[in-house]
Amino acid sequence: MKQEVVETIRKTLELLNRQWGLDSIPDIDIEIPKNEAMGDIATTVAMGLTKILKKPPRKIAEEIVDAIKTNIIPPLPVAMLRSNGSPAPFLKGGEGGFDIFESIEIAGPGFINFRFRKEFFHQELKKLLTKEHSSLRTDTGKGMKVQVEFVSANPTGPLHVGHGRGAAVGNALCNILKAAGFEVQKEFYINDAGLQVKLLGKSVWARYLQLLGDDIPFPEDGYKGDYVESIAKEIINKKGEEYRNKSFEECGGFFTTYAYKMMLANIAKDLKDFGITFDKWQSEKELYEKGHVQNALQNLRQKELLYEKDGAMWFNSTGFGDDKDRVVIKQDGEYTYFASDIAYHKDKLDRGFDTIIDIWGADHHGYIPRIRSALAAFGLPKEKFKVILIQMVALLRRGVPVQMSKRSGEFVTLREVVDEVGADITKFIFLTRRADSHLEFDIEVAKEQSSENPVFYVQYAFARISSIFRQAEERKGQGDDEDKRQCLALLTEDEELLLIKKLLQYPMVFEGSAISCEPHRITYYLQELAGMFHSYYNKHRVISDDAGLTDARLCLCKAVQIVLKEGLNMLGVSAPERM
RNA sequence: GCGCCUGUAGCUCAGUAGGAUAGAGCAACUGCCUUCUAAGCAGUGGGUCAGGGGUUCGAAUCCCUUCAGGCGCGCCA
Repeated sequence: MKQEVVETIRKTLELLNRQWGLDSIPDIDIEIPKNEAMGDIATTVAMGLTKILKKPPRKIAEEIVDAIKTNIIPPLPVAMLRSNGSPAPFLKGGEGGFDIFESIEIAGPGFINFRFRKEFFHQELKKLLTKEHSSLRTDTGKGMKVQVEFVSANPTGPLHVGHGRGAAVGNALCNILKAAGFEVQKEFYINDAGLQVKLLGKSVWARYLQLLGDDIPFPEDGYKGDYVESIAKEIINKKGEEYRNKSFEECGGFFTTYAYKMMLANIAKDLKDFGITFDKWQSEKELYEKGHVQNALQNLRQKELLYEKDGAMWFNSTGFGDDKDRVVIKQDGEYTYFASDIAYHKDKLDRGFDTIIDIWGADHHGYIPRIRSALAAFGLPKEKFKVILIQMVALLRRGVPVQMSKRSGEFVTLREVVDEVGADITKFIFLTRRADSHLEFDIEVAKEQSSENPVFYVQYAFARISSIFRQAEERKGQGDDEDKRQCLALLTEDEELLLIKKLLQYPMVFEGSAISCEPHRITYYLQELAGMFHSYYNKHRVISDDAGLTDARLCLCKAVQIVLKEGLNMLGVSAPERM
């Protein structure tokens, strides 16, 4: 739908440019008019040209529309036109050679509004039914390699709902990018080298001794969650009192490794049960072991971007837009967290990704400039690194905030929410907002199978259609799909054309969602589409005595189902046949 | 103090790379189930897009500023 208009405009502009003499033709912006009365699709290209051409926008729009119209008719044979030096007729987009536009009008300050003929909608609907998802996806990525790193929670405790939101967004984004022709790698970065995992190990060690009856103090700022005790108990079961009379220096390695691996396995399971898997789990520790951290710093040193000051090693990040330089090796000789992050992001580049997307909690936003400067130092253009910030989730229960405090160990885990509410609902709700927008998540409301719950609204539309098909089959054996599609011309009700139009808008929504890395656009679209279907369903009967019309309407239902399922798949949410 | 994000209907939020008369859901009110799933539909009301300047054919959107809220500003991770 978009393509036809863009092509028409582009060719027309090329033609007109013989008079205008511009160096290049501007980008052609296409939009769906807010108001149905304004047409099916519109372009603002005339307004955009006012500055360049120094003419009023409506005047330019007139020139464009005149040029389009004079080139529609007469439909001379292509060869004749070409020998004439004129462009081939470009509005015969219909497969039978019909004009695809019903009308082309100028409106407002200089919009050009296009209205398609019914035949065009029927033809496009048929394509959708035949090609299914290949007609819904755009090749935006063209095989570009993109890496998306998300969740990357410290393996020092269970995932909380905030991680869940990041997981849902990251997962959906990856689905979308893959469908949009990107080669995507989903990655989880494991902070298994720092002080935090060591502190976890120490916490488990202390609980272990306490459980065995030793009166030893719990580490300051240690992890106090119940899971720490569970791990300690498990160690007692497996190893008994083997480590009872040893200092943490002696057996800390065991406790630390055991504990974080345990937590990591938990995290992986939580994510799996949430319906999310990763292509790669990258260990920070491994970066050290393979010498990547040392190498990355060496690389910076060769570029003369490191310097020594106050007994520490600094990276000249201000040279790349950071507001202060950052320490990479501390006075005590230890690497900073930033050092391994530099190595990690360099490693991503070395692995050949064209674009790197990091999904972080919004509280890490201050970290962006330094990572950006590190990547810039290694030669990655600014626009190839993108950070998506995930805002906090405010968890509520019947409107009352549920407090989350990792310190006390009394925080609500992703698992608790998923177990109580369900994975589909949780994911969908996480995807109903822009990532960087605050999100209220009311557990009780989410659990209610009510109209307050948008996920049911969308799934219900899908299930309803499935039900219609079950009914249709019971009534009588229908012809095959190809036969039914012959009847599409019978779809002439306003609601039917609106629905088809909405279906044909999906690729634009999808493309926008991929380019902007905003999965929620699909969520909104699905709610709108489901709404239009419910409305149609209530006004018109699909199955009737009119066999042809029934077939046509079944086709329309099928198409709605295809798009609903495609969209839900992108979000990682299931499309149930029954509800 | 500096930086980033946010401020849109009573509530929760969209607003598609500056576009037309700013939208949806919820809440409130009124109707619709002996026919394909009422987890649904139809209808009604609801706005100083936080305030003020500016940029231009045109601003919720871009710039400046004020106010309010959130989050960052370690040789922590």
